[in-house]
Amino acid sequence: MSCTITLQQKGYRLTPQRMMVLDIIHDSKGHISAEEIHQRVRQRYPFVNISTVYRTLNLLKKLHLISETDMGEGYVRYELLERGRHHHLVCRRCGQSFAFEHESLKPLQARLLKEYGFAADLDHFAIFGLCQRCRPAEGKAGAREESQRGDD
Amino acid sequence: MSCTITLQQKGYRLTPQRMMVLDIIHDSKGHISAEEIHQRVRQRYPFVNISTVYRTLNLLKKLHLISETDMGEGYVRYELLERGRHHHLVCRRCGQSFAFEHESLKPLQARLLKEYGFAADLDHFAIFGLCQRCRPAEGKAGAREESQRGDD
DNA sequence: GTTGCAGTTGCAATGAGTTGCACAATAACA
DNA sequence: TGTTATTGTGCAACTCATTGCAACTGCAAC
Ligand SMILES: [Mn+2]
Ligand SMILES: [Mn+2]
Ligand SMILES: [Zn+2]
Ligand SMILES: [Zn+2]
Repeated sequence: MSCTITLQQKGYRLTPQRMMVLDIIHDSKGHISAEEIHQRVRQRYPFVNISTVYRTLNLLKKLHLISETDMGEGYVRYELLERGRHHHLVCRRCGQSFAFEHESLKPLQARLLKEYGFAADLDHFAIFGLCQRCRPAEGKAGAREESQRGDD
Repeated sequence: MSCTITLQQKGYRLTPQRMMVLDIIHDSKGHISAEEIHQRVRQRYPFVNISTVYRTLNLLKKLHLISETDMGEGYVRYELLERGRHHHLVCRRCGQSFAFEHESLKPLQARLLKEYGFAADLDHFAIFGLCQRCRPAEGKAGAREESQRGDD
């Protein structure tokens, strides 16, 4: 896989721990949490520490091989970037998540570059808001009554 | 101030703790951290707990009276929303932050609404990337050598 | 080979933020 | 006013993630 090559080319060691983390991210279909990665790594080799998993994830993130995204669950999720650029819309009411193409962010990216000379890292966004179904409901409700999830 | 009225109108109590937190956010000029708020609250009344500060901030956030933003410092910062909508570009290399007008995000907001029926909460974004000055530097460097901040 | 050294790991401690729970404060109602 | 229901707070325990440090690894120079 291309990640391992990139890692070595940049002068980082391809340790067993890093290989295991990479394998598991590759095998996982969608977004995966650090805890899930750690558990699967430990099935193969039980002595790998969670801090090593986090350090590996931070390294892969720095190299833009994976994305780190807060989907509003209280912990972050990771995903391979080589699997096509896309982003997500997360409904703050029902919690559902909808993917959308990177295409929709390209005009913004171009504008930030042109107006401010800023090259934005638009790897994998999670944009919060109200989905089509929840939008009418929220407008009506007096915000206090009938709150779906146990907030505040 | 309008925040206190909103709070009461929505049926929330205007407790001394909440008033102190609101006061401090109003008095602070830019973005402020929970820890800073807590310290200033304690100068007035030393028995307020940090969890009450966090709970108040989460409430104000839910009501869209303040924004909560990760500016890449390892903790989040809060800012009054009534002080004009804007966002920030944060350079991942030099750490500098540049404000930009909400105007630049409006086309995206419109597009998400039109294409996906999704009403995005674009309260106060921090978009990471490379600023004008750092952009040339990053392209050249082999990523490993001469890394400014003590990463990985 | 063995010495030197940068890179990496495990472990324990720490930091930021949240949560369960008992109690306090306030509102609602008689 | 007294009684009860609701909301909010303090505290301690907890979760997710990061960090300092000592020990270990792989590699190159001597
Ligand atoms: Mn995704
Ligand atoms: Mn701001
Ligand atoms: Zn929804
Ligand atoms: Zn910069």
